Amino acid sequence: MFAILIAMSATDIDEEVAELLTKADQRYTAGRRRLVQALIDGGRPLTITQIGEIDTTLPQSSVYRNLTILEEVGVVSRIVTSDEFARYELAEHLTGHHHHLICNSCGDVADFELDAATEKQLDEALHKAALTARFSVAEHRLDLLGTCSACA
Amino acid sequence: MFAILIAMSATDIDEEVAELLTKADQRYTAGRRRLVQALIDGGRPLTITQIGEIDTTLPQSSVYRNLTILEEVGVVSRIVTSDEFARYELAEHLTGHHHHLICNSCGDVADFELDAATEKQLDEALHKAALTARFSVAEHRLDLLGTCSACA
DNA sequence: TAAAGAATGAGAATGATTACCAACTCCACC
DNA sequence: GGTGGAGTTGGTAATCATTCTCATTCTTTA
Repeated sequence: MFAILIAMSATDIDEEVAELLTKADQRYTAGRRRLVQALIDGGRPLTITQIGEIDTTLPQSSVYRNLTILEEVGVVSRIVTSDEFARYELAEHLTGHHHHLICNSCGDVADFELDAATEKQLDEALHKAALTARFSVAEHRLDLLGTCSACA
Repeated sequence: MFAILIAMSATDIDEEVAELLTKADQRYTAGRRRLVQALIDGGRPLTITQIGEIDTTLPQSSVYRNLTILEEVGVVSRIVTSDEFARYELAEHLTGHHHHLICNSCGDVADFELDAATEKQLDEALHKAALTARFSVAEHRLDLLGTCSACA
C-alpha cells in the first residue's frame, strides 16, 4: 500500500485544521490530533475499524464523535461505498481533488487523479447537464468500481 | 417530478426480468411484479420507504428480500448516497447508462445523462488511470451533489 | 390431488452508528 | 495559583436500517 501524494505537508495540514476548528469554536485536542494523524498515515479513506487499528489509543466513541465534528468543520469528508462501513478521509482542499477506486472484493478504497483536461471537460459537461435539470451543483463524485491489484 | 426516459417499454422490461429470474431458478411472483412496477413508476432511485408509499400492499420484509434477489439477478442496482437510506433502481441495461443528481437537502435522487462525447473521453481517461493503478474496472459511478430545484 | 420445494410476511435479532452522562481538562478571570 | 464553567472525553445504553427466522401459504410437477 502506498501513501498518497498529499497537497500539503503534515504541519501545513495541522495548521489548517487548527484554524478551521478555532473558527468553529472547537479545540484541537490531543485526541483530535491523533485522529487527524491517523488519517494522514492511512493515506486513503479509512473505516472506523481501520482508524482504530492505526491508532489503538483512540476510543471508538470519541472517533465517531470527532469525525463528525471534523466533518462539520470541513476537515474530513465521509464517503460511503457499497458495503456497510462509512469511510473517512481528509477533505479535498487539504489533499487535492481526486477520485476513488473501490474494490468490490475487499471493500478497500484508494485515491486517484484524472488529468486536468478530462477533469475540465467533465466539469463543463456536468454544469450543462445540471443546468437543464435546474440542479445547483456543489461538487461531483466519481468512483471506479472493480477489483484492486491485491485481490486480482 | 418527471418520469425518466426508459430505454425499454414496461412490457419489454417485464420480459427481461422474467428471463433473468428464470435463468437463476427464481420465480417472477406477483409480489416481485408489483415491486418492479413500483420501481418503474418511481422513475428514480427509491428508498424502501418510498417503495412502500408507491405500493402500500408490499410488506417491508418482502421488499427487502426481493430487492436483494433482484439485485443478485441483475435486475436492480442498489445505490448508496450520503444519508442513511439505501436506494434501488432498475439496472442500467434496462434503463440505459446514466448518472445521479443527489440533493443534499432532501436526499432525493434523480437521473441524468451525459452527452456521448464526454462519456467516451471520460471512459478512456478512466481506463488509463485504472491501468496505472493496476485496478480492473467493472463500472464507473458519477454523481452530482447539490440542491435540487424543489429545495432551492 | 399430493408432496416437495419456493416464497411470503410478521416479528425477532443484528450491528453500525448515535445519544447519554458522569468524570476530566482546559481556559479566563479574579 | 485557585475557582467556575464550558468544552471534551469515553464507557455504555439506545436507535434504527437491515437481515434473519420460521410457521404459513403458494406453485410446480409427478
